[in-house]
Amino acid sequence: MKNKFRQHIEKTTSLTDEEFDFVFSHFKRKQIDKKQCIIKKGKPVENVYWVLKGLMKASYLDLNGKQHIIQFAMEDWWITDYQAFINKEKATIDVSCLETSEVLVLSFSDREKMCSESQKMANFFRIKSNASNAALQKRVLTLLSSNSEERYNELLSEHPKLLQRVPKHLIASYLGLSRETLSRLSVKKRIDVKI
Amino acid sequence: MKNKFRQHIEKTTSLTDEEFDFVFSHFKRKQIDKKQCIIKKGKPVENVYWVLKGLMKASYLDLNGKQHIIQFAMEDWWITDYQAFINKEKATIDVSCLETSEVLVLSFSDREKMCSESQKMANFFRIKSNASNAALQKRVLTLLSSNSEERYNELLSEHPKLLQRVPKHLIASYLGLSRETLSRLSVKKRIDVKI
DNA sequence: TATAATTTGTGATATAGATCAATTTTTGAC
DNA sequence: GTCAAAAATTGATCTATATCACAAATTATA
Repeated sequence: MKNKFRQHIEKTTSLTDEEFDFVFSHFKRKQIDKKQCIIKKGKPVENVYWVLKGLMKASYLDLNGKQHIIQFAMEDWWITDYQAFINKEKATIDVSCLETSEVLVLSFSDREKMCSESQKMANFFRIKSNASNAALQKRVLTLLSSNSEERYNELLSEHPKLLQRVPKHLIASYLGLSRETLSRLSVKKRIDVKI
Repeated sequence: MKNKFRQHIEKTTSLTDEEFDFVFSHFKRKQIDKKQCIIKKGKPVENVYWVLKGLMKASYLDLNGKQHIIQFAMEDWWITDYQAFINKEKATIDVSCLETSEVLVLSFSDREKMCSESQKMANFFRIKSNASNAALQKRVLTLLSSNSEERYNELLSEHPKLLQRVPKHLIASYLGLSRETLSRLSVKKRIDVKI
């Protein structure tokens, strides 16, 4: 496990054994049951989570009681309510578990401490954040410029695994369309393939 | 001008005079004419820009020739094609000037150099990037959960200046709706206010 | 393994917002 | 100040996708 996490970090920044031990000492390992909530709307957001195993979702419940999916997180992904985490505000979204998961937990203060003591880790998080920015910008663009079928196909080709692991109504919610529309798209896809 | 930029940096990270001079030495000042393009689709993206004065837009032209606005940048904002800038890829979007502008230009290599030599600046860019992430996540959420009127009102209350400086069809494009719909919304607003 | 709960599929209908087309207003260039 | 270009408005349609209602299938649980 330690090794898997090290690989994740070293994809971006190479570390000596001592450096990695220093980094790793800031994390706590945690098991989270299916359906369990690790971030609750209105509560403080102490931590950011790295998913070692399992699947989580970040979601927002709007005034009409409709759920919107901001983000999924599978193995190797980070998840939290960034807005709240960074600004020490109360959560505006929920983060919960879709499959029983194992995560590494990092608190805000430990993260800041790590970044101020380690140039490399400051860079690691900067680069991660930059990448996340690029991805979010792309998502905005997709929401602005693509119709439901295009959005579905994009997700299908970029994260086919996700479509298998996540209930379809949550996928629909992530793509910004109704479950009925998504259902019709996936049926259409199956027929398209047969012909 | 130098002072205005220093204030911008020091909102996030305080610097000594020497530190600031070191930082500032990496930037070049540049004047950009209205309608001029500083990033062109298909071309390399060398720089990130900080707007000292003026107004710029980042936009994407889709396959049907429809323009989508990814970002505006007024005074004090940063702008570039992040995806391309970070990954040294060719631009997928255009960045151009809506008003004659003055910007500070920072190249990728100077930015990396600065970050590796200055812990503080690495932190500055990390924090900026985090904030941008939170904002983008909020925009995604708005696109997922709000109708045209709600999106218009949100922009109106958060960036009233923008509505005055930018042609409405570009605002429409930023919000993901047609110029006709936006026009009807603003008319409605005016009537709503009168009553 | 039975029963409940969750998820998915499908037809009928409604609607927000797009598109089309024409006009008016504003802005910019000479 | 005049003329051309760009932007905004307005009405009449059209359409993609939401919503509603119910049925079928799958998955979890007692």
